[in-house]
Amino acid sequence: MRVSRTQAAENRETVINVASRLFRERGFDGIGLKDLMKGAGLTQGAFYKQFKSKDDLAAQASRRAMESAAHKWSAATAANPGKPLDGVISFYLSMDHREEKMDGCPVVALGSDAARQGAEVKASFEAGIKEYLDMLGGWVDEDDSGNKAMAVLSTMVGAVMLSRVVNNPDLAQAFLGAAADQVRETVAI
Amino acid sequence: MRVSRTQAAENRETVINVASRLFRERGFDGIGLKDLMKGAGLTQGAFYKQFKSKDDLAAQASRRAMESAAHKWSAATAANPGKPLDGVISFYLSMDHREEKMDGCPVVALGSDAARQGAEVKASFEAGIKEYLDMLGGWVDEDDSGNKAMAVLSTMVGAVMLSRVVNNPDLAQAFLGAAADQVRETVAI
DNA sequence: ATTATCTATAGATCTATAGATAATGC
DNA sequence: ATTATCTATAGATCTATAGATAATGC
Repeated sequence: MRVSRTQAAENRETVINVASRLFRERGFDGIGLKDLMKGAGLTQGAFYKQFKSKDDLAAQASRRAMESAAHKWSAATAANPGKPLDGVISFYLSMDHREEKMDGCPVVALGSDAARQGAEVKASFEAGIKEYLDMLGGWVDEDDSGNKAMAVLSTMVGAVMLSRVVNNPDLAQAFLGAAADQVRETVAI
Repeated sequence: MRVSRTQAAENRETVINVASRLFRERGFDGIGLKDLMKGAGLTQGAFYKQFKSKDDLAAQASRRAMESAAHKWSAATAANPGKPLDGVISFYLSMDHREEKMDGCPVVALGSDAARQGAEVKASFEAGIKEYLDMLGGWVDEDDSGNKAMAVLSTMVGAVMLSRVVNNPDLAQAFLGAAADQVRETVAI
């Protein structure tokens, strides 16, 4: 039953990866440890040798989710070297992103939940948000790039959030489109 | 034990009002029917004569929360007749709002949760969001007021959301301030 | 000898229902 | 007679722990 240290470390990573997706899809309270561990091919009993508590996993999974999201941003940039922001806009402010909670931006998928969590979870989000801001700040050609980056990120996060809480797909699309226009204007100024 | 019809109707309203606050504070999954009913001065057994299910209450409470939030916007406008948006900005994009989940904007407090709920909850949010947009559209002096209103609302929602998921109060304040500047620019154009 | 994982379970909590009670409304 | 609320409970689920097992690591 016991596995090697490297296998145990791999198992831990798998649990964190699975949790980073399932939490985004169902919320921190929307999935139990039993199903989380099953998603990683393990049983619930193995959980507490790897993590201190469910809150502990929430912090680890949030960090992992934000790292994965930031990585997606830089990948989108690399695909569009001249206009880095366009690559990000085209996937972030899309209907696909609206429908893909599990792999989408953690701030949108879990922001309301994260606001009720402890400092560790928030620290994970804060670290990821700073990565977002660093990238955005580099793409804004202006002196006030820090504030512009924050405004742009707010617009993007808010638009996807709003697109998800309305039923009407046309309204959802309108939020994404209006945000894209706004962001392009802000960055190009 | 039985109460009059008007008393029963009042009780129902109280439950909805209490739920609209407690859901915002703790999330739909973060509070049980027992505690919700206790907050209204009733016991859990009385719940199912008033509501079909917890999801049903979630839809009613979401509608009530959005109505209350829209009312707050128009009250803030009335206090600042010349510049309606300034009144809204000064409370919406404030640190007080960041810290007041229970009475704050439902989109920020419950948006991530609402995205996982059924069509009834989303319909409640959609109705409230349209009220927001109607007000904002009236304050934008431009032809493209519909799109501008959506961009402004996205920025405001996103900024408060982001301000809540970071630990650092200075960063939180910076998001709110950057959003306020952005919104003022967009509306004044 | 240590330990990662397993099965099993404690104890709390959750939604929803059942049946009793006592006041309303006809 | 009807019914809004109460107490009580069913049945499921949740987090966390206990003890057994079997493989690793010294």
